[in-house]
Amino acid sequence: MKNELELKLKKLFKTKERPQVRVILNEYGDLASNVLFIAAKENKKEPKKIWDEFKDEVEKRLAKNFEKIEFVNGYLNFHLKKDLLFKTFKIAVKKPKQISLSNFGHKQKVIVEFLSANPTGPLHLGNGRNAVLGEVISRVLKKTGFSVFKEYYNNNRGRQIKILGLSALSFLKLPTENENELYKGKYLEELVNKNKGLCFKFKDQPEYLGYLLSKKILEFYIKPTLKSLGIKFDNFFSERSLYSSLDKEVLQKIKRHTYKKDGALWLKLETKDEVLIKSDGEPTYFLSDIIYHYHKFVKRNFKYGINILGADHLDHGRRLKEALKILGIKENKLKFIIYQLVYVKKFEKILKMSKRKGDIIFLDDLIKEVGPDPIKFYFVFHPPETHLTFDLELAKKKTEENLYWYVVYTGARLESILKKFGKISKKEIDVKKCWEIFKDNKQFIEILKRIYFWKEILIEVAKSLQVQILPQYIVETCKKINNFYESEKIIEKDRSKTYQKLPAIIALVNFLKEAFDTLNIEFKEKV
RNA sequence: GCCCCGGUAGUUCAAUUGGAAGAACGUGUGGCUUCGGACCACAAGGUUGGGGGUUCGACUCCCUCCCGGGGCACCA
Repeated sequence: MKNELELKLKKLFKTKERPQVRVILNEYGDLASNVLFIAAKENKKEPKKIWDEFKDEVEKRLAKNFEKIEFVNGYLNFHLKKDLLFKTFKIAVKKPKQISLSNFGHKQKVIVEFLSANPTGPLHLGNGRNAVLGEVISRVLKKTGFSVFKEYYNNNRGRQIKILGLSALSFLKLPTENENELYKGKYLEELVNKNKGLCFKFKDQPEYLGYLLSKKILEFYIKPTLKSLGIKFDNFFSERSLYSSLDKEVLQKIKRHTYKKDGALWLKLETKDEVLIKSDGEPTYFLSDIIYHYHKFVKRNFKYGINILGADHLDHGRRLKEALKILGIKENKLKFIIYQLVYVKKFEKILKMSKRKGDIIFLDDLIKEVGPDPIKFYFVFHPPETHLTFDLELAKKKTEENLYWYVVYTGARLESILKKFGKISKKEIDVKKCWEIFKDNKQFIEILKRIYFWKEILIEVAKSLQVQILPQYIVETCKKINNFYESEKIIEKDRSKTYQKLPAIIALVNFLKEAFDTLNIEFKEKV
């Protein structure tokens, strides 16, 4: 709707610049456009004059979808026709999945790479933000018509992996190196005790031992946590697998941009040169990442890639793009969502995650304490680029203050009406009758508009990758739903009258289920 | 020192990327013989960190300064 309207307005007003249409849903109207400002500028005329000239033509052309088009303060405000909302209502009752679906993505292949945590220990809080963002963005892209592939890049080689091996050996009191960099912690003790044989067998190959142990960590620590978050990857991509032949192919292609210095192979870049192969002959992570992305875009033909990265990887990401340019991979193929650090607030104390100090908060512990859903909700609620403070006590509260709870409660109380009524046979639902009852109910219409525009909101998120728009929109809609709930009594003494009103409740419940599904949180029938 | 992110109502944050400053919580007032009151309605609350610039229009872009956080490895 938005897209089409923008194009129609551009054509009607003959503007060079593409006008903008925004969903506003406020006292001004449902949609608003700046087309008159643009036309005014391009033709050096007052917006009002232009509107007077074009008014009749525009109204005629757009009469199908809008009952009113208004000129206010230079803006053009559009009011949706009610017929459209009746259609939305029917869909919400009968085919709720369609509330979200659109073909914005044209089935283009997108790879969303996220989490990609080093398999050297359990997931911590920061990883959680990454995982949640990646999952939600994937769901949005799927619903807006992209063909989405979710991938975890498994860094199963290199220095960290060697240190993992060495750390294991040190637990067994075997001679090691790099003493002060070794991993510690209960999980490691557990891991070593369970795999003693393995450790002794490969005590002379710490890197390989680390690799074997990293497999166990992925299997027995990381994957279970992902399962409890309801996140499933399509693939775990092994960094090791890049080094069979692809590495030579890529190195050959970028050869002209490399040079040798101090025994290492460097890649020349605009901002800062990077080492590809260390003087000890080992490839760096940077080289791996170049090969990996070459594989994504050239070998596997993904049209777009989205990577969810912690803020500390920002520079790395930028240089990766530079390197990919050398390989002929266009910059706009790869997008990053960069997120900032996560803090935890417990009562008045703010705990800062710091690996060095050892106050790591494991994701599992947090899930155990507050449950997976509040975490998922709050991690998408805040824009990625802000420092997020997760309020532990708030997430557990059962009051309005806790927006997660408020939203879930809204669904539960609607559901309770359906429960109270008992069995509902789908065939007998009369949407039309219900529409007649509520079509002049202001609150109900407002909610339907929000359901109508849900699709557009998803497209907006797919375009901008600003996931926080979703929970905000859901909270606002829940507010309206509760308002409606309070003002309309659904269950009446006369059962047949109640029956006529039920489709309205079914539509709202279905919408919430669809919205929650997008955020990967559960619709609860009881709180 | 260089680079990145943030600074908006008492608080936590939005503002669909240059378009009408908005939510939620908290506060104040009003509403319960309750389809779940664990709720709802209304109201007050703003010089968008400071200053300058570009623009019909700036929280948004440019310059500069201040405050908070993060990053600057032959680590990943």
